[in-house]
Amino acid sequence: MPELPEVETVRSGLSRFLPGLEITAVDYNWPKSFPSDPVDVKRFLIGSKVVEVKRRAKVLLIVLNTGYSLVIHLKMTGQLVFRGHYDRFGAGHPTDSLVGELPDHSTRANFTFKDGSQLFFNDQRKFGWIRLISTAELPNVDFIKKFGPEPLEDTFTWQGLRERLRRRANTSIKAALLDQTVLAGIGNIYADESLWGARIHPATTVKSLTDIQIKRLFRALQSVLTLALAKGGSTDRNYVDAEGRKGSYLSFASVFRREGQPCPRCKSIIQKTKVAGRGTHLCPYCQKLQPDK
DNA sequence: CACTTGACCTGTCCGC
DNA sequence: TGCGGACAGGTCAAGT
Repeated sequence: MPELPEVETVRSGLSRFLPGLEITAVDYNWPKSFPSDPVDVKRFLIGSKVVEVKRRAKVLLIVLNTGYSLVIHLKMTGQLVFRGHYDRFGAGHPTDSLVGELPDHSTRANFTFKDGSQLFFNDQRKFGWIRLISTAELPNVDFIKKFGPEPLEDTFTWQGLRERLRRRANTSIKAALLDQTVLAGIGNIYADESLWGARIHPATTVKSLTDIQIKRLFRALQSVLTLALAKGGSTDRNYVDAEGRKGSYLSFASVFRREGQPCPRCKSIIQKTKVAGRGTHLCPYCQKLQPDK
């Protein structure tokens, strides 16, 4: 579930706490979550300090002062929760934290810092991962190189979206939006919400979209992602921010997880179907399926 | 190459 | 109450 707004919320939280902290211990109990090949990551990390925390698409980058970065993908159920001297950071221990005592049964890795604070990587379903990669090599790493543009950057335009979509002309617009090489950071929640905003049926073939529809989709993507960022992302089950708190976007969602409820625009009943192999929410009146072009 | 499907996992929910 | 199966959704490998 962590998509662009969730990962960005975690990033901004971590960037308040981590820079300057020195790693004194590293533990992990699920090797696939933290592949230690080709280096002994524990030995490699101890003594290094955090410089900054960045994000690209749904990937977090914790840049260290050793020339290496911790590259983290939360996949569906990953969490990164910081526990430490909240008074020093002026945060106060959140009373609305979803997460209890740490580590818990879903903790796959944790990092201890010199001042006693800790960063926990929790991941119920074990799909997420942490890798140690040379910071200078990051731009050349295959999966990072292939990411499409960041939808909230100023340089991204509706014509840019149209150009990126050309590579997936014969698939559904929903599958294209979920393709990280087309556009970075969109997942199931914001794909459904944006397509509702643009009044486009998710199964519409990309090549049959008009320029007007692509413009509407571009604006919908930006407004949906911006609102989601402002609300700290979406918490359906697992997602929490760096302090263990939920995001509240879903109470503003128009269609996602709202099957059986009235469409906010036309009051038709929201339906749930399957498109591109994913659960898909739509309004059958606002989002009529148009014939292929 | 373009596109779709299945696998990776665990926890929850639904029907019998 | 127990149990099997479907489902949840990000990504990649494998298949068409």
